[in-house]
Amino acid sequence: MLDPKKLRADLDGVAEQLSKRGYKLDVESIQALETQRKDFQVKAQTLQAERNSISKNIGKAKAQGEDIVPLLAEVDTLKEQLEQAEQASEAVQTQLEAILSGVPNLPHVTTPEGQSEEDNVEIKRWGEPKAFDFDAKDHVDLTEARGWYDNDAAVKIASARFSVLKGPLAKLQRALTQFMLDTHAQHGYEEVYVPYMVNQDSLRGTGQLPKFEEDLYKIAKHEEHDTNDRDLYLIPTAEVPITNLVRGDILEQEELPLKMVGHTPCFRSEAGSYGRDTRGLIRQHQFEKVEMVQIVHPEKSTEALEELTGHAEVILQQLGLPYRLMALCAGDIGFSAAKTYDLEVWLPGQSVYREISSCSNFEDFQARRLMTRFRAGKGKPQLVHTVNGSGLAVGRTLVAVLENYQNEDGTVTIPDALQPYMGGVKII
RNA sequence: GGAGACGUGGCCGAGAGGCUGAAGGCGCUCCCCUGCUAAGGGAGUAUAGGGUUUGUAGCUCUAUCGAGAGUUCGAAUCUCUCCGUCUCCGCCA
Repeated sequence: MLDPKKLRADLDGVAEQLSKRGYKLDVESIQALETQRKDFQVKAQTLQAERNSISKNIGKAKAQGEDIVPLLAEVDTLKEQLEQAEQASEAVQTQLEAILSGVPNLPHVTTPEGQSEEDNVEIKRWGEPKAFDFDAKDHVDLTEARGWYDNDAAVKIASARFSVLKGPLAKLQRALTQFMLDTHAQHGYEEVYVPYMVNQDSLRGTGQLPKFEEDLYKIAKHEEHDTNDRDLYLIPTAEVPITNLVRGDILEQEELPLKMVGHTPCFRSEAGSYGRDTRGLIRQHQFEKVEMVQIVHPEKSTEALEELTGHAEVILQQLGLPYRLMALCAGDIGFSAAKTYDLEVWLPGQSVYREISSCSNFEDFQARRLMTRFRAGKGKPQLVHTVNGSGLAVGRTLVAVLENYQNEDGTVTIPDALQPYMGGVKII
């Protein structure tokens, strides 16, 4: 959520910045509602103050055995006005809230201009795509032939866009996860284990709700005996539970930065991507991901994003996977992000760079929704900044390892860094 | 799943319709005192939002005692729903 004060103070400036990401702010509606908000809120609060003061007098008069009937009459005339004013004020604030919660973050000054994916800027490349002296297969051909990947089984037990992995392939995915977690721990991230289902407050905190409900899986409730009025959703990323660990907290400045890493499955409905990436492990309803989250001082978030992105790069480098670093343009960054870097890994099976990590600085956008603040000395609490990124998307890393390390005979060499996690096995 | 107890500020803990944003204690901050240390004395110590304002200063108003709704002129206190914690029994990885 944007700062409502900033919005009031410089509505046109905010609209201007939002237009860079292709978002048209409804300036007229906001202005009109804001005027009403002020009127109604002031009126309601004034009436409340009057009511409170008369009520206090009733108390006093009663204690002294005086006649309270005139006071009761007085407050009675107030009552209706007050109720009306309160309702009006609440209604306007609800409307404003609804608009504001749907407004995306402002792009950071260093976020490149542009409208779509086409305008993203390549920052650097690492590693040379290997030249194969045979026809490189994609990960599906590579693993199906060995009986390690079974799409039909996944469809049978669940549906399309799920997968069943077996044997060395299943183990390789686990090895990748362990390797990533251990590596991030060395960089000072505390490993956390978190729920895979979260409530609406958590999803609002990180910005998935109210706008992107259709991307999420909602848990159906048992009509008969579920009196619980909380709706739970499967997490689309560990960002949600991990970042929400600090929701509502006031941290001490000395505690910052808070660095956490967690591994979870992620669940996405992939609504609106029906025809896309239907083959293999690239786009699944359920996939594994290791996520890094940093809660930082507002002056440190820019460098924290660089650092965290670097931590994601380390994984790719240690695995020897060629990749490129992209700065997403204003039109392509996510709703809550001010700046985003994507890491794209080279996939020989398709001869393309594919997104394998997305690292973003949300500045105070999530913090404001989360009410996560810190206190410097005796000062007032101020909002933290949040930064997070995948380190990495495990399923896609699995694809990348398979395709980049394949041999002509259909075997796959295990990268050196992973061998300890594979029990010393060098080739599968 | 059954039975019972409970949820108050950073923490402990009073309060059981009005004078309570909330006693008291602990902790913390500042000051005084005391060769050092320990002890003692004094003051302060929630958050959010609004109005005013160049201002995140000051002043002022509103809201908040697990959450939400209700009763009432007035709710931490009464009612309802939900969430959570603890104890006992049952079940269970």
